[in-house]
Amino acid sequence: MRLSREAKAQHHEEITAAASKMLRERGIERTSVVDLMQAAGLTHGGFYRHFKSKDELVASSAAKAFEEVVDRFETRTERHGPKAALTAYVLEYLSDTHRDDPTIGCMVSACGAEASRQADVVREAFTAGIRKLLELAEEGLSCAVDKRTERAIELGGLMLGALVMARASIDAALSETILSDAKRRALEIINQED
Amino acid sequence: MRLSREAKAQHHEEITAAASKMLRERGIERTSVVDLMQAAGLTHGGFYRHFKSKDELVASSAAKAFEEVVDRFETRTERHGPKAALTAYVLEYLSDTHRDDPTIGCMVSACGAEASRQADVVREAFTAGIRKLLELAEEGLSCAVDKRTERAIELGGLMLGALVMARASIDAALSETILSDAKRRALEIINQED
DNA sequence: ATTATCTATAGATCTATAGATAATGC
DNA sequence: ATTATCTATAGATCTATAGATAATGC
Repeated sequence: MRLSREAKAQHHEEITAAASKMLRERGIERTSVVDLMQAAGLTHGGFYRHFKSKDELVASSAAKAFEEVVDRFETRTERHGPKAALTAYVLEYLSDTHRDDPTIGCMVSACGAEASRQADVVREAFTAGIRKLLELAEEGLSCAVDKRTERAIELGGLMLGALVMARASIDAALSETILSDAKRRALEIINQED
Repeated sequence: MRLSREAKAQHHEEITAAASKMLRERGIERTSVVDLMQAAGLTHGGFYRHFKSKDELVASSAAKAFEEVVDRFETRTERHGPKAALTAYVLEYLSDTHRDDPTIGCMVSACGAEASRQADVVREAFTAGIRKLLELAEEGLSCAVDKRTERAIELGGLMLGALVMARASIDAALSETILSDAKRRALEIINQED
């Protein structure tokens, strides 16, 4: 049943891709190795030839989840410039679609609190992802350079917090108010010049 | 081994109190009935005379966790007024202490993303808690009445998002920057008059 | 008689490993 | 010979229930 290196590499990628989705959908604790491997079309026994432990998987597929989001952001930056890319990211981030389907969205909003209780290797992946996204946000802001870090934290914090509240709220009207008010304010922050 | 109604009521409260701490420390999925009952000084078999299921426990102890926070807030409002109470809440919320010890802190920052994946009864408890805290924040704001809802969402979102990022970040400098920048901006929001 | 708690356990998970199988790659 | 995957399972959980025990409260 041995497969070629190529086939193994492809399986490795499929496992990571499935994990990056499943983690955002179910959270870290509710993602099991058995379910994950089944989603990738494999049996669970083979998992440990690909990853040393579940922690290692979570770390590397969290990194992949961040990478996907960052890639979309950077592609838009190249095409439309940093400000348009940031604006598009905000609109997408605080949309009903992102609230209702986290699978291709922000890893921090889906697993941020869980991540802070995980092994260091997982927290390192989240730290790198957060830092990178804050940097991308900085580039799209209209304010003075020396205020960018602070402003990016304000924007990122608002977006993340609003999305977490909107997802936790079972009341549709409250959830909608949170998203739309946060969206209006987030767009103001991007355009704020002082 | 039967105890009096009083004794049962006290045990009920002790279980809920232990759960409200343990949930914020470990998260929902990693809080087990066995560990919880042990923390309350009881064996796990008796749990189901107090709660129909783990979901019921999570809902009612989440409600208790919110209540504790709300009580502290309201006590300060009575003593020092709504603005001073909100200012104190922000400073406490974005402190190193709250970041490093979630056990008596904000339930949403500890379990918000998990809550959105839980049973409706749990989401209802979170929704009520979020709504109540947003209302309390509104009362402490300096802005015009018709802007309060929007402003409270901005403030609450920023606080929550910044705390989640600060907790996930293993890099102490980044974590500190996030907290202090968010704190500065949050205080500005409270005092903003337009 | 009722019931709050206890001990014990059912049944369903979960992560991780062992050993068999069969194809790759030296 | 090595190794990617498979089947099977160890050992440790977890939620929930069953039945025993003993004190309450009618």
